[in-house]
Amino acid sequence: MRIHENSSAVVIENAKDFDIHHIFSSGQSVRWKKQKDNSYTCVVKDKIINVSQIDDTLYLKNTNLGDVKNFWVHYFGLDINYSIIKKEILNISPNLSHIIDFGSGLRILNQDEWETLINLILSANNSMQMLEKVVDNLCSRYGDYIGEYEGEKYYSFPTPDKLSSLSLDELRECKVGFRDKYIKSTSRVICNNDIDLYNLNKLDTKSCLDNLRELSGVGEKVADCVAMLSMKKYDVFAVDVWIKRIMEDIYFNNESNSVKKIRLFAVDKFGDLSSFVQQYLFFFARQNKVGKS
DNA sequence: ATCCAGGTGATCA
DNA sequence: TGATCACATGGA
Repeated sequence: MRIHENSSAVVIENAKDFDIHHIFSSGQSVRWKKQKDNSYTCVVKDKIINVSQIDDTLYLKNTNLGDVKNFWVHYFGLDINYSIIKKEILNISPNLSHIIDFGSGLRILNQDEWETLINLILSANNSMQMLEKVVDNLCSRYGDYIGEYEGEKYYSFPTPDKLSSLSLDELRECKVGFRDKYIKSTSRVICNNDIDLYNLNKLDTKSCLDNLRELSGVGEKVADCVAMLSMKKYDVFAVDVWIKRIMEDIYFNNESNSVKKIRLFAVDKFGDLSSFVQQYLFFFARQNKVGKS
């Protein structure tokens, strides 16, 4: 992997096991917006960034060499060797080869804890397209205006302070639905620092998950996803409707099993690779509508 | 019209 | 512990 800068972009060459179309349609984030030219634009923290890809070469626009090396490489998970991860997964379960090939360019991003937490609370019993709209509503109404890029206005994700100051009605107007009270309660707790969200990554996985589950609107699945997507806890295996279906299909001869049992089975089987396996499975299951007619 | 969407919390046995 | 239900909202 080689990084350099030209007149219009920072260029990352030889980015293996990396496909922006896989990554940004994998449900990890609903904030990356696909552009007419097949690039993607997003606000991360308070920066607007645009990414495009040709073969193994990435082009990062509206940034600079220093930020790429200090931040974006890590954000995109480019500091992890996925060819080793894939190999180890296949050693454990060779029958996953077509699943891994299908989502071969997937990576787990390193996203902000707070934004990830609220996104996942909002995802409960919700559709991805609704989630995207709700998050857009929150950002454009209650985030900070960051600037304009290619004719679009971009906003940051609202702070804990901001969200906790909103009334339930104001939240409902953003179409959060019955999750209004979850958002209100959780943002209060984070504001008060009753749970030190930005230091949970320092705890072991179990304590980390236990802390997250204290929060309103955070159950087993949401806690797993937050830990995996923003705290580098990869020995967790989040089971949602898609994962349940495809796991039963692959490992349980299509017999119905409890979410708890599937989760334990996977973590026991895949250990520190659990979250990577989960990403490949989810991507495959959803793209191919596994278990649906 | 009815069901479902990257579930959670409350209630009851 | 384990099963059942309500919960906003909008698309299919």
